[in-house]
Amino acid sequence: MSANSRLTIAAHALTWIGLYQRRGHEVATSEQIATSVNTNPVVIRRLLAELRKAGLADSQRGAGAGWMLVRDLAAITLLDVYEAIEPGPVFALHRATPDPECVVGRGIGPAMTAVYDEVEAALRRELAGTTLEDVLRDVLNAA
Amino acid sequence: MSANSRLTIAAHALTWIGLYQRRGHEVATSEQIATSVNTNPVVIRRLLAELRKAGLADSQRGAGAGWMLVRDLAAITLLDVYEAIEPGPVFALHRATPDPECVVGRGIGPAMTAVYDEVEAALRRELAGTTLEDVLRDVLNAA
DNA sequence: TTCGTCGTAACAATTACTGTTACGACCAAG
DNA sequence: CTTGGTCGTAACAGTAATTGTTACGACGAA
Repeated sequence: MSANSRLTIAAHALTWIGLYQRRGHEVATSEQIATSVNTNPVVIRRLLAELRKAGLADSQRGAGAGWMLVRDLAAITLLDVYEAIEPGPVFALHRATPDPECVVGRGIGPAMTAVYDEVEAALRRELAGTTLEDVLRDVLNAA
Repeated sequence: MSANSRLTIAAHALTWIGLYQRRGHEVATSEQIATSVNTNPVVIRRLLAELRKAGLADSQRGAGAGWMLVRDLAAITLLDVYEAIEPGPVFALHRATPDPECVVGRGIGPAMTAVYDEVEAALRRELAGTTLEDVLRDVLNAA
């Protein structure tokens, strides 16, 4: 499975903005966030643009502009972030339709879908149990 | 996330072999399995080779050869299959090390790792709860 | 008007998976 | 011991997603 760091980067960026705002700043620039994440500012802007669509972040333009949180860190769960940036499910069915002449070919799709639905539900329950406030607390404790 | 059909194909192939063997055949060829899955036989051989390494399947060579199960379908869980074919975790940390000068950069890795470990554990619990016997039962009921 | 920042297009590089061809290795059958 | 069917595996192209990078227009506060 292609390991995906998008959720990590998104959580990192939002947590960084949240901490920065608590220290009295209005907005955080993609440049600042990119320095902490160690990547290119465009990567941050692209990711935050998806989070803005989901109502988790917002941006100002012009001089002295940047990014801010729409909700408090305590009101954002990792499931919110996951749903904002992850397009598809973890597991997929066949690319090409299996042989409809075959019993297994006909029945395997529904059978696996039932399992995958439960897996996704379990994954979502776990992500829903952690807020970015929890993440920030762990971050500050680790430092 | 890049949706992955490998688990689907592997479960399909093993279930097909199991059903074929219950109907009195010794071995199943990659050609037969590929027809049911609707793909190329080499794809099946590659995948079954990984399952053989994990002790789930075995092959014979020569004329009249093919693939067979090592254990009964009831003794193989989807977690066994998942572990045999999935190389890495669902979520990854940063590709490049975050800024060690930054509090968030230092602490975000351990914080997210803790969450991801729980997510993986939940995913594994779900997969462990379904055997290929369960899958075959669903397949036959759907038909 | 200027300058800093976002918005976004465009492109290359990387990685993983899939599909396909090809050919050698192996072994039962005759 | 030859034949033919099957696996084992290398090699390559195509597809797709992610990431990193450059570039430039849009915007707005000063």
